[in-house]
Amino acid sequence: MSRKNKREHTSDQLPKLGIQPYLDLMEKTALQNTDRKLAHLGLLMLWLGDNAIDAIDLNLETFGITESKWDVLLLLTLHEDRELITPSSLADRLGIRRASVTALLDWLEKRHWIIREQSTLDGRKIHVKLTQEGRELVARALPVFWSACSSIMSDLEEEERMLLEKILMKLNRSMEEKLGVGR
Amino acid sequence: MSRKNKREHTSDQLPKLGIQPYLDLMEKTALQNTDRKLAHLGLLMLWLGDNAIDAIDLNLETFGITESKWDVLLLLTLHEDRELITPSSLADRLGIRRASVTALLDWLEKRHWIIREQSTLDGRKIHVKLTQEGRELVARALPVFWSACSSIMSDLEEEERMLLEKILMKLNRSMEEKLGVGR
DNA sequence: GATTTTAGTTAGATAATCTAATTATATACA
DNA sequence: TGTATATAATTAGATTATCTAACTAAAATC
Repeated sequence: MSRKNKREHTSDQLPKLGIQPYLDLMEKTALQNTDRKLAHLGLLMLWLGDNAIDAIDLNLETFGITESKWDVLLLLTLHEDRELITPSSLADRLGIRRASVTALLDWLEKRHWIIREQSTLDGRKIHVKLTQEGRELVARALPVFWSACSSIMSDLEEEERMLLEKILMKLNRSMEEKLGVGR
Repeated sequence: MSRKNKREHTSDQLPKLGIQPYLDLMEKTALQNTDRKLAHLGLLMLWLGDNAIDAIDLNLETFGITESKWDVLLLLTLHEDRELITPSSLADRLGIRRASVTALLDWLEKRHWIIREQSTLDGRKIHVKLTQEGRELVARALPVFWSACSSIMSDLEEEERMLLEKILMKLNRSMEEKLGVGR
């Protein structure tokens, strides 16, 4: 009767450990000058980020698009009528190579959500634009996207939200500086 | 002299918009019942999560491994000597298919960081274990991993840390429930 | 006008995932 | 005891998202 682990002969599921074993491991293996509290927070942030991305992906799936494609569509939407959008500028902003953008655009163009137009001023450049169909897709996806964003964060008390907002904005700023990226 | 946008003829970089245009777009396109404040937080969390993952990946690169492989190695480390680890149980815990685990394990085995041993009790099952070399790799990577985790979160005041810890743990719990996953 | 730079694409590779089919073993049932 | 079913792992073949290196065309430099 002293058996705690019923699973032993019935299934090989790994038990959920929770965070404690991670913290124990950290205690044993982190450098002396690593701040444990901060590392703990960073680990949580990593997990949470993973989960947040999964949750959003799940919602975008409904529209047959992935996060990468959504990023492109969002950039096109936000910069539409403001500046000329080229594959290079997308690559730059997305932090990926031009060749990778070519692949994304091929995919989006095949589905008639974007078009490429050669620049008349500079024959090397391509203007990337949303089509009407593309605009409609974005219009359908946006409400779902926002609601998915908000559902990640539900369950927070009013006070927690205010604090979190301040902290997240600060973190985001410092992280962008470190990585040299930005939105 | 009234030109504000010097870029116009010199480069096609997309300007960094910051968060405001996103919030404006949200105002126009979110459903009525979507809580704007929460969606704003969710968006920040998404960005931050992306950046956090990039930062960690950058550090793991030094060791020639990616996040997926690191996840496997960490699970093997934490469950070593506690329970039998099979490809199935890894798939289950990682939230991916058994076939995907086979591919990850093939890669790790080729580099002699893990071995596969057939179970004597149940011929269908495989025990996955770290090799000595694998354990050494993990031992080298762990200090870097923790310090990367902590560096994501540096710049926070003492008070902010305490608040954030509480909030992140709560969010993580509720998110895991929603997605039905866990560590 | 020749050289260099820039923009975009192509070709070919790797990584991480998937589904469906296959193989071997174990379990259930009749 | 056999046959049918279920489970574990792998294989085969595909897709997506990346990359680097090489290439083409156009523009800029000198």
